[in-house]
Amino acid sequence: MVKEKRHSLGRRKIQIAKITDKDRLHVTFSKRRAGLFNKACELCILCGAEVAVIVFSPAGKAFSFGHPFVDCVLDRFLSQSSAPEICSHPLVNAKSGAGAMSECSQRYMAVLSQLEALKMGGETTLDPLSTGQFWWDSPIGNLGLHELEKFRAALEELKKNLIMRMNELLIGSSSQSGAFFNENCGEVIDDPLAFLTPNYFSPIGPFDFGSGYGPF
Amino acid sequence: MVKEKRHSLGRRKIQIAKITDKDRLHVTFSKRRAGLFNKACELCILCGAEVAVIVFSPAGKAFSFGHPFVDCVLDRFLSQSSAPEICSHPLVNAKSGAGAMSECSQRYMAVLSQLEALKMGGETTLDPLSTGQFWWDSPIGNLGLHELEKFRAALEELKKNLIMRMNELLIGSSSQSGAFFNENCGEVIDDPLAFLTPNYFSPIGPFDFGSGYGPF
DNA sequence: AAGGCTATTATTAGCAT
DNA sequence: TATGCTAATAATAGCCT
Repeated sequence: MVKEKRHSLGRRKIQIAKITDKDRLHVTFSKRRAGLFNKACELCILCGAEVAVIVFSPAGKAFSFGHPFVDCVLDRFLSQSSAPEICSHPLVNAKSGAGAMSECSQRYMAVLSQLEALKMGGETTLDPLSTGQFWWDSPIGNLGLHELEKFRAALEELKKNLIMRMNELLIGSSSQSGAFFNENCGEVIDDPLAFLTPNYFSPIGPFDFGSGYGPF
Repeated sequence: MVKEKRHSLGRRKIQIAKITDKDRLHVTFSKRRAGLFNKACELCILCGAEVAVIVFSPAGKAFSFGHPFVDCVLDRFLSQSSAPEICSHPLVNAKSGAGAMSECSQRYMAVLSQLEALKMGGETTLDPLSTGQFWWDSPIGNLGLHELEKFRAALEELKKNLIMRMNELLIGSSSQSGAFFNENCGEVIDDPLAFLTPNYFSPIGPFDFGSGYGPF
């Protein structure tokens, strides 16, 4: 008895894994990207949130959605990361004052903590989302600190480079006015940028990276 | 004859308009934000896309999702939009901190892979949301240690590809900027500087932005 | 290759806890 | 306050045009 399904028509359940067929991949990408943007849009309207969504297709083509504008949201986000003293949101504190950069760190540590916990064999509930806790609240003390240190060093370096680069950009142009260039809906196919299929890739679940539900 | 329906239970149709009730707003924001991130995640996995999502709650709290990392995607995006002639290539751009970044990414992915493998292989009770309805549940089924190796191999492959790709780019790349497609919630930006204005959105009508699907 | 067309699956609104 | 529940709405996979 093979999985003989008679899904004559209509949607079929699929597994969330890399689509190999190129045609299906393209179709799915287009449809889901539209769906994603629509969701983002609804979130903006319903809750008055500011949202920016950037999507790079496997071929390296960029798509973006933003409200009020992509640049606005990005600017705001990046400002928080590079100029924490300006922000008065608890987020900054929670992020150790490194905003965007530490988000990476957060994820890494959150995942690492889960991994370590699993390795230690306990039925753990370190997941930030399920426990409502976050990595800094989790017992990360008992995980490979040496590994963490190494990673931390790498992060610091990257952060430096990032900030440097941002300053470079900000100075170069009075503002990161990407708007000057954002009008080429042409048929330009950028093959050179065709990124190798990111291939398998790692799982990034529906986690809540940003931070918790503080003052909302 | 009001359409008085007895939607006793279950989802009810709602209008996509600003929610006034604070409680409902909060709940909706949280749930939909999670849903949005999940969609973004699935898009990444299914299509191998790189995605960054930034959400500011009405209170100004930032949440973000990104694959491989928020910073990576933002950097790539900003490079393309603001200084295409300088850094058209995502990996070249990362050259300033290539070492750090790739290490970061690699480490992260490696750890993630282990985590996921353990999650799927072992019967450890670490379900992100307890109600196993997550993409890693069915996709690869109950992946065991056997598959773990496969996964690991895939990661190794990625690493190789990355390095190869970098060399490729550094050596002789046709310096061309990737097509940049910007969709702003259906809003057409006539004035390049428009995004500089505080212009908070208000009306937001039809919202049809998914119309232009470039050459993928 | 971008859009319809369903049958299904996935998401989620309002409540309950 | 955040999560569980349940049914109804929304999204969409595979096809077909």
